[in-house]
Amino acid sequence: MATRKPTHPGAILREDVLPHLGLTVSTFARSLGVSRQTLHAVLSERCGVSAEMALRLGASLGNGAALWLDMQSKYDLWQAQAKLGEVLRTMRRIEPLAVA
Amino acid sequence: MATRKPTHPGAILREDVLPHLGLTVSTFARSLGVSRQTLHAVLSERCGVSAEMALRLGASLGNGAALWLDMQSKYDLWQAQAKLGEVLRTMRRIEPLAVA
DNA sequence: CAAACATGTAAAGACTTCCATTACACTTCG
DNA sequence: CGAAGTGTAATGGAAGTCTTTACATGTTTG
Repeated sequence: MATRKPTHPGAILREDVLPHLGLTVSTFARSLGVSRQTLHAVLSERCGVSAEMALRLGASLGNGAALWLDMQSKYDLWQAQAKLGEVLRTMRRIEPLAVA
Repeated sequence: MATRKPTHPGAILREDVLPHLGLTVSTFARSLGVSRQTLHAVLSERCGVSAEMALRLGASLGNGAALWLDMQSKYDLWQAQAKLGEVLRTMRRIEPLAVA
């Protein structure tokens, strides 16, 4: 609820993964089977990690696709919450049907 | 890995949530603040649950947005895996740098 | 130096997804 | 009958993911 802004998956790739693996953007893009620009868009946080991209990352890095897509989901939720803002706070909770 | 096709979030809403709460599609749509057709698209599994929609569902049903978005993510991953298919199986794993 | 390679960016176009609005046909219920 | 709900379709807008082509810059190396 009061969590801070989640990290974009691209930041992890850019700051941790690529340096530690000694990979260039170009070679990594080739390895993933996407264009250099597409990967760059993720690294620069201009695009999110799609389901397909998550699968490619998981297959290439060997740590599972869900990890990357879940990071993206948390990021998206945070962004959407900031956008909806008051709308959400105004929404009324639907009452469960009285059981008895 | 060998899991079966995940359930679309719309199916849960359609088959469990709406009946148990005694809600009509129209009133639920009003409660969520979206059009009747937009909700219907989710219920009929023609649209996925977006981050915004997940927030609306969570706020309205009181069970958290992540639940719905995670369901959608699993569904999307499964679909994407079916689509990429051979591409993924052909991808080579990137070797971690030798530490020593 | 010159060639090769990597980078950051931009623009254009294809394609898809999510959403609203309008509209029509059908059913159900008071 | 009239009101309300449902399923469906069409149209249009906004946004996101991706490819290609392209240009300027920087770095490495033969």
